[in-house]
Amino acid sequence: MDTVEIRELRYFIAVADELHFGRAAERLGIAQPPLSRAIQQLERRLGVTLLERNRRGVSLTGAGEILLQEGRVALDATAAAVRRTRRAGRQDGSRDRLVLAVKAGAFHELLNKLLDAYAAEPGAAEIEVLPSGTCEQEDMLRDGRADVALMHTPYNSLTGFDSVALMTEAQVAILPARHPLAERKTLSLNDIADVPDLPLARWAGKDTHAPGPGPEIHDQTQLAQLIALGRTVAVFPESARTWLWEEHAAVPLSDAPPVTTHIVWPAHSRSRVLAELIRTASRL
Amino acid sequence: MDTVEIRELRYFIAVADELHFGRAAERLGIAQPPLSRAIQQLERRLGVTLLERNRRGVSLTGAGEILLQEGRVALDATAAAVRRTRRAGRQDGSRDRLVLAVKAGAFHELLNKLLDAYAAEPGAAEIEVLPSGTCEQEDMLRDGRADVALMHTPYNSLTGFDSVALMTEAQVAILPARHPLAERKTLSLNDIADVPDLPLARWAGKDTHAPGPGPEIHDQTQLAQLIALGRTVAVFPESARTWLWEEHAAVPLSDAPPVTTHIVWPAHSRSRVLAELIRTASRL
DNA sequence: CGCTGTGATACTCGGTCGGTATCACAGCTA
DNA sequence: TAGCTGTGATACCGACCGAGTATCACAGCG
Repeated sequence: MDTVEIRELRYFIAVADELHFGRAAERLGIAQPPLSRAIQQLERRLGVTLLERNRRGVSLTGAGEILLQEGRVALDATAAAVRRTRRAGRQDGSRDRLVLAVKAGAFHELLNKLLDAYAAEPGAAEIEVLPSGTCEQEDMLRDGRADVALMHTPYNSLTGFDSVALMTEAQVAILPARHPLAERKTLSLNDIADVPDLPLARWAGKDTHAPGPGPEIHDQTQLAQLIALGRTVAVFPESARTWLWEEHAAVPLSDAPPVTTHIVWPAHSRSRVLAELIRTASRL
Repeated sequence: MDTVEIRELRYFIAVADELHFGRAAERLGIAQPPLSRAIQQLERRLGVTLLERNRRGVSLTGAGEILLQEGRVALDATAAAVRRTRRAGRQDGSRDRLVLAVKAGAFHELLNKLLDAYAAEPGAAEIEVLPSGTCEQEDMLRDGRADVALMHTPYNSLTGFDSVALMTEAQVAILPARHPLAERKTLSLNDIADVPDLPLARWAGKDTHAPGPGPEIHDQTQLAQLIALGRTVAVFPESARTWLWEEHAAVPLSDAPPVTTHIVWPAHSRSRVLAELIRTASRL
């Protein structure tokens, strides 16, 4: 009577997302009436009205907002429990395995050093490197798809995780080698902000849906190509120089904030394997 | 098929705690057979063996250890979702309310300043101060009994939460005024560690079950009384001077680590009320 | 060799989940 | 204003699942 089942949270979150019972039911793969009843029962159980049913759609009450927020956390936590348990069970007996989430294409050098150094440790576990989309590492840690991640501040937020800073580097502008600005010794963010023929690329993703003029890109190779074609410019940490093409030029940015790379893990983790990886990383 | 219900996690955690189906069932208020079946079904669903049934009790497999750890997190998260939603629903319409967990008896001065300053803010919400046992604040934040807490490092661990440091202070030894050591201008931890007639008190709680010689205490008044009676000595932040009795003496400790007071909240919190309280606190 | 204590199994019953059909109601439109 | 449309709620039913009781299978022990 004083708890709630995951199924109910899943249902509520679907309705809260869609603000429409029919669509939510479809998304959940059930019919609409059972969904209506489940939400009613949830409200009865909590003793709280979660949704305002205005005869034209649905809206969240204050309590509903809270449950949406907190329920998401709970849902992620159970998904993580399931994933990590399955993973631990699969290779029971054999070596441990840790999933390391890394922004696809980034961290080349650091990652190589880290993996080499760790593999040299006695009793090292297997590290599975999982390339992730932009900013997706946070979700992956939260829902158990990954156990540990490499992240960049200030691009990623580290809230809710434990972390150790590994290195800090300045940022550079990466632009087409033939572009006039590529001749400059240094640039400022303003210099590259408003160049008409080089609109800043926008990462496709949930962060900013700001409809800027620049092309929408999904991964780094795509970006590299667009830069090489003289279509856009991008801001990256210095270590991005390792993957530059002939047609690229990197110019230091005088006023871009420095980027710090962190190794990040869920705060409640307690595994020996993870602890050793972190120790190795912080000694690099 | 790829998720798990809270009920199953509750059941598994009970068994993993007790390592005994009968006792676990009793604790859960159900009969033993349904519990056995529920665990079997959970194992089937996860495709993983969680428990090793040796005909004399039960032991956890590696995967079981993981599920115990991660499941606890998930359980806390759903309990928190339920508590916070109920709380938000109760006073719907009236003013918001925030529950602030505070170690019982501590933080007198700071707390007064904070509550006064916050109450003076326009549109201030109601702050319910919830006195908690030693080190219990962390659990309270995790399972939703509280929304925000005041904690002392290094006594409390801040892992998994966001926090802002508010003040740092040195520590003092609090001892009976009539005791010879009370005459000293300063003391070191060694000085008070092995005094035969003043065994260090041990806080009753989960942290250390180390069977020391000192009395086991549950709250601060109890401790104050024991010190006044000349039976024990304790180490406290300087601000503890506010509640000293006539019979107490406070002597600075030269080598005790300084204590920092933080305001701490769950990393995913996003409420306006909380943000304002934090802002007020960090400006004190 | 039986007793004790363990967890698993067999079987039954009741609640609940999910489905289909239908209702009640608001807003629109002809 | 009558009817259509789209919304969520209700009625009813079947199937499954969770919980209970009774019992089994087995190891350890006197």
